[in-house]
Amino acid sequence: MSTDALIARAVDLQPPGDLAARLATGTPLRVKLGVDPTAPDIHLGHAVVLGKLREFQDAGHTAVLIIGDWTARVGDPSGRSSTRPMLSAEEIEANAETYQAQAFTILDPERTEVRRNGEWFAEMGLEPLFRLAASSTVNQLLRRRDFAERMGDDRPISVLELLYPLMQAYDSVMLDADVELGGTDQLFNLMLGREVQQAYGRRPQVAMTLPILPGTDGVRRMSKSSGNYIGVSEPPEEQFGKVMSVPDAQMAEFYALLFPGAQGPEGHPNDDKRRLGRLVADQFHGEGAGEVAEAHFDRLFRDRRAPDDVREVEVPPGIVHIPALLVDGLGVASRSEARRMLEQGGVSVDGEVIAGVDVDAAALAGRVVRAGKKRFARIRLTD
RNA sequence: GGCGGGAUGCCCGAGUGGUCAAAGGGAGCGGGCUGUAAAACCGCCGGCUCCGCCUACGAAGGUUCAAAUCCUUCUCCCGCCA
Repeated sequence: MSTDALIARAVDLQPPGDLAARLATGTPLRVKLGVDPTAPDIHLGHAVVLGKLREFQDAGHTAVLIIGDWTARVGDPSGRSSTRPMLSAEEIEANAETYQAQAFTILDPERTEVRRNGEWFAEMGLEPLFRLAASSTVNQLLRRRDFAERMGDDRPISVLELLYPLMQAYDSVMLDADVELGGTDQLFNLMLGREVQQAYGRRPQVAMTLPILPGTDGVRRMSKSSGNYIGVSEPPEEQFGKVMSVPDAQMAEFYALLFPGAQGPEGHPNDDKRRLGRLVADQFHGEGAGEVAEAHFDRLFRDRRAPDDVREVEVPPGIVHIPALLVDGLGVASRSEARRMLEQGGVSVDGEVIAGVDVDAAALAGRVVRAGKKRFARIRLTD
């Protein structure tokens, strides 16, 4: 793969030209990407940078995926306006397991070096910590925008948070990274890695940042906590549906960041979106998953019909209390919520809106009850 | 250690004795529209055996016919100073 291709989409590349020089030597580079297992899923936002790592991998370089099990305990303050809570070791461990598995939907497991920074942080004593702490200054750390803003507003910055960028930088020392990838919000951390590497007598890494993918709302960055993400391990139907809900204006961006090799938006936004939805489903669930997901989508939302794999709910003969049925059988949050749906015409039986609270079970037998847009259940009478 | 500020529904945030299940905004949900895009629209938005009842405004207790609002104690958070 050419140098040009490898630096495609990069927003920052520091120092300029350094990567090309290293590539020219023909020696495989150690390319580092760190992910903190702070949330239980990897989503398309991660996929952008994982995809870049895959490119390096395919070009014969060593992909080093570092699971930040210890940095996750601190919590990256990048872009944060307030201190985030520390996660427990158990939560982190559980997340780390799934992260690795999900990362391999993009990376080639055979050629990936997976490391955890607990390898060196778990046993780290004060002396090495002193050395690390001595490699930078508070003044420098506070120059970072989110810290600077908080200083200005008298909002708290914990000492622990201050430690985070240093820990990430130390990872680069331990891994002897030639290149570190990250989102544009990581520039400071990546650059600090260079300084710290230098303090340890290592050759400073190249810092490469990639654009941040917006979420399904098209506004905020994609993240689990914003609830605007598309997870790589979500069912294909879910992925397709979520892609369809992304604002038109973001299509070009999604194509460019997620499928740089594919044809970009070219026609009606609806068609472009469908194609993107298929690409996503195919990528994570195998060829053909996209078409199935699209058919499912059309059936449900375009044709407003029940999916063919509706689950069954058993109901004894007699009077059926609909709110109870919706809660127990269709997953509606509460009976009050169910009553509201009923009052507002959100409940139907075989497509016919019903409003009654109590209904004879015989009238429901074998039919499909629908609550809202996406909750269905076929009713079966028990004897 | 001293001084001060604050804890309200999923989130932000009004509310200083009754008309408060608690303004407003956001999120969310239902409907309509549609290309489940966006925007605008109508309705809902604590729970329940739902024209009524129950539980709620950090916790516990108290005053009162009546408290998110007053008093007491407690817990937690935050800022400034040391």
